[in-house]
Amino acid sequence: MTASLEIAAPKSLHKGQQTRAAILDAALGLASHMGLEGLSIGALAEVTQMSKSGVFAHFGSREELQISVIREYHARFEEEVFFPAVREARGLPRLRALYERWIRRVSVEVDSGCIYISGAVEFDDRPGPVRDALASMVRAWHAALERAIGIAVDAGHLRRDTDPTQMLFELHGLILALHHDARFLRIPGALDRARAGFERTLAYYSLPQAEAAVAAASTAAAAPAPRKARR
Amino acid sequence: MTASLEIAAPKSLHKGQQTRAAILDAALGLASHMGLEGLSIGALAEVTQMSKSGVFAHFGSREELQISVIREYHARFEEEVFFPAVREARGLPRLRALYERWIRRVSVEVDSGCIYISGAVEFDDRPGPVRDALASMVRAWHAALERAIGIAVDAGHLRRDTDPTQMLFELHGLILALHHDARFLRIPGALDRARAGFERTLAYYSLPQAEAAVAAASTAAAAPAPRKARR
DNA sequence: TGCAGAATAGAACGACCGTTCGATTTTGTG
DNA sequence: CACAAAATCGAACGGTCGTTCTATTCTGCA
Repeated sequence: MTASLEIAAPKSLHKGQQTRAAILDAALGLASHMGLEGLSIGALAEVTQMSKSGVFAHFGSREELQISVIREYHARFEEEVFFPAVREARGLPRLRALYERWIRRVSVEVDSGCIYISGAVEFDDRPGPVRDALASMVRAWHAALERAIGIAVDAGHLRRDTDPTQMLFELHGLILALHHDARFLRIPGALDRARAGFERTLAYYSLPQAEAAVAAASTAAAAPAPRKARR
Repeated sequence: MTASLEIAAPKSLHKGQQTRAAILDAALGLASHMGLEGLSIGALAEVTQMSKSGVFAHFGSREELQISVIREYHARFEEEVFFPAVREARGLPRLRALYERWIRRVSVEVDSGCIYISGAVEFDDRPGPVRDALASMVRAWHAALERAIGIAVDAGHLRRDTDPTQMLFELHGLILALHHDARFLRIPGALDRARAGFERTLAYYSLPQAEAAVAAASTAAAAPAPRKARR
């Protein structure tokens, strides 16, 4: 009762900043379930045990609240996925760490449907500052990943002719498929499918170049060509 | 002015069914832009130049309207993607046709963000009949694709040890990445990326089994192993 | 042609939304 | 301790939503 065994909110934060952080935390949980569009100030007030106007005052508009949520999500994403992974050795180990942490974040974490993913769908057709904020952060994350792929190529861990943008496209697809199957269809094995897809993609992009070219040519012809041994 | 050069609505349909179809058509366009949750009866009334209650009477509830939209979307999807493609020769040609029509549907078609994709995100966390309808139709489509992959394996167009479910997972990922990059990020080359990803996936799954195993092993070890020529 | 029944309109409802504003409480500090 | 400033509340507003009900118009068939 006497000693300060509180949650230890930094002394330097004034009351306002503290509650703002608490609201934002609740907002993140709410938005990851209902989407950024489903996030309402009324519901947020109920969760935080405050009045609507009390909540509102911290952000000035719903739009600003949404953007704040996006920024907060981005910060946590960096903290959980990017920063730890980028400490791994350059090349394949780092790429592996990035991907593994990414899929864990998307699937395992209880609270969180990925706001990047749901936001992308919600703001498909809705220009404005919210969409801009979302897009810029998604782009930043993709750029970071693409850089990691490029480094792996330079390090000789992947085929020289690897197109990092293309490989990123494919890895991102695996993440999206994981999110879809695990969260919407509730398919249990989705996480392992995402891992297997990663390994398979990696296998291809580290194939000796000659063999890969042959393989590509064999399908590009679109011909059945059933059971001929090749080369 | 005299001759009946109308849009030629089938005579057998009573007036009610005709307007219902017109409403549904407008609803589909609206839902593909705003999402199933963004679909409002008021907006629909405005587009169709009817009263809210007039629109409402045709469906009885918003939920029923949403389900009707899903069913209509499913029917069109079958008509545009599935039925034409399934007439192609069994195996690889059919699989190619299915995939090509799928990506065209997702990206090129002006009106339509894919309701399967946006709906999956919107109803992640929202149990009920709408989600059930959506999920059952997505599952049906995926099952059809998986069947097509299985046939391609049996026909000897793909490696014998191909796991159709896994391959479907990966192809679906490419579609989702296409939707994301083209519709949200507005990246121009996304369609070609999806095609390239398809070819690359096909290339892998039609690789002679021995080489594929070697390639998989070479990455599974997670070792750098930079420039060794490999068997 | 007339008439039952279907189709549509119009107004009203309660609920929730984001937002505004003035009053009140709480906070940090001189 | 006092007092200015910051934080929070409570009530109200205009708006949109899905839905209901009653009245009116239209349609197709005897």
